[in-house]
Amino acid sequence: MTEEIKVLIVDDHQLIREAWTAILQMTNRIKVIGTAETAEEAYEVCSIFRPEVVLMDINLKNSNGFDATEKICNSLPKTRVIGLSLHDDVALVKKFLSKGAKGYLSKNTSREELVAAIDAVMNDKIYLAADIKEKFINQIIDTDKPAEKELTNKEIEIVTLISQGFTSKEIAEKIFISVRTVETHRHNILKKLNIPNAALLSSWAKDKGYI
Amino acid sequence: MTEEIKVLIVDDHQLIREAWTAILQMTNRIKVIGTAETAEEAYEVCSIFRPEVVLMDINLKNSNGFDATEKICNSLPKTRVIGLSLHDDVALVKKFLSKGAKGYLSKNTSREELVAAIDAVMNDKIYLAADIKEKFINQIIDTDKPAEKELTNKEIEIVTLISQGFTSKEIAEKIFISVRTVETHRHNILKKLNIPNAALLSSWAKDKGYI
DNA sequence: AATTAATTACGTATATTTACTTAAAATTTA
DNA sequence: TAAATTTTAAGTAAATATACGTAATTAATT
Repeated sequence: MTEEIKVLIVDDHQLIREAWTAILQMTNRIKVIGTAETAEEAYEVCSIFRPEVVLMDINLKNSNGFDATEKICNSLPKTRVIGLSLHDDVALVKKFLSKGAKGYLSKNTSREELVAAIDAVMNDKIYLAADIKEKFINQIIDTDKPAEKELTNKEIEIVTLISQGFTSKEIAEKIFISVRTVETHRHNILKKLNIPNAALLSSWAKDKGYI
Repeated sequence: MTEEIKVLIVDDHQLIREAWTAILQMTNRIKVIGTAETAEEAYEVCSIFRPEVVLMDINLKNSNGFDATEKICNSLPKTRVIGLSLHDDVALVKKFLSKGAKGYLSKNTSREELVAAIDAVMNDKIYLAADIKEKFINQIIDTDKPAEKELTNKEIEIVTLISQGFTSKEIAEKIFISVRTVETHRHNILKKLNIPNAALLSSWAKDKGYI
């Protein structure tokens, strides 16, 4: 007889946590051992209860799913983390996987697929949602549009600040670099992302979970 | 014996629809008669199946929960619409209620509260989530910060375009008004919302469901 | 040790945004 | 119809952002 699969749910909205729990409990062999709101809480619950699978949302209070995923995967390599987000974006998925996640689902996936994903990672496979897989393939085929370049850490830091409404001058003062450096980053960011101005940048950052 | 309360769930994410359905079905006297992805679909299902309560998310594909709510409430006044969003924002709630909604819940609410809200609107009461109520009260008490002014329709139109990365010049050409007029609107918008620049504006617009 | 990538920074130029005022025309509301 | 609000638009200035090019310093990787 197979044992129950122990699952932890990480999301900062109570209703979402309860809802995920409800649909997972419909499958008998899956047992939701707990839920967590924050990255720290997620890590603590993991180290105590050792779930086999963690369902991790990208947007968390005071933190994000990336850092939480990294910490859990590094410290507890037996734990399989599955990313779960509203944003079905290739770059986002890559980042999640690079942090050690074993799967990624968009919120367009069905309950069946959620269970299938858990089963897959339990068998040490990587699971990507069907629509995500398709996007991956499209990006490879689509040689006209080059793959969206990854931002560096500094660039992400600056994107976050721009998106919060700070000017280059304010950012320069805040992180102790020259205004000209901030402007250079600004320019490189827009170029990399192929975005015309900071207005679009901010909603981009929101989509990616940076703010 | 009381009859089952017929509920329709409107959200553009399959997993969310299934999850809401799962937690509502846990209460026997509630019956989820269907789900809808878009505003049009929501209206159609309503006119055919006449649910007593509609749970309406704010972000819908190609549309938004406001328009759907307005249409349903005007055509089918017996239907009670409850708004449900990630964004627990006073202005947002007011707008929802002004469209005819009978309740509003943030995704921080619990399953119990969701059921309580449905019961309340069935008894022709207005139901607001506890945290939303508190924010309403705080806004009344807080005389230092004046209530966030409502944007006019034209202003919202322009906010949407700015947030999509269009410059004032491009917007002017697009909607056939002078660049100076766009600039005036731009200035008035930032002033009304007390926001320093367009970068922050765009994430504001995203929060409010305008883009 | 050598190469590559990231971070830093400046020059020059143009375009756009932001700030604030004033005000006429159009529309809505009382 | 009168009053209030919204939409329209211009003047004047200062501040910021965008577009490219160049390049030194530091950090990471092979």
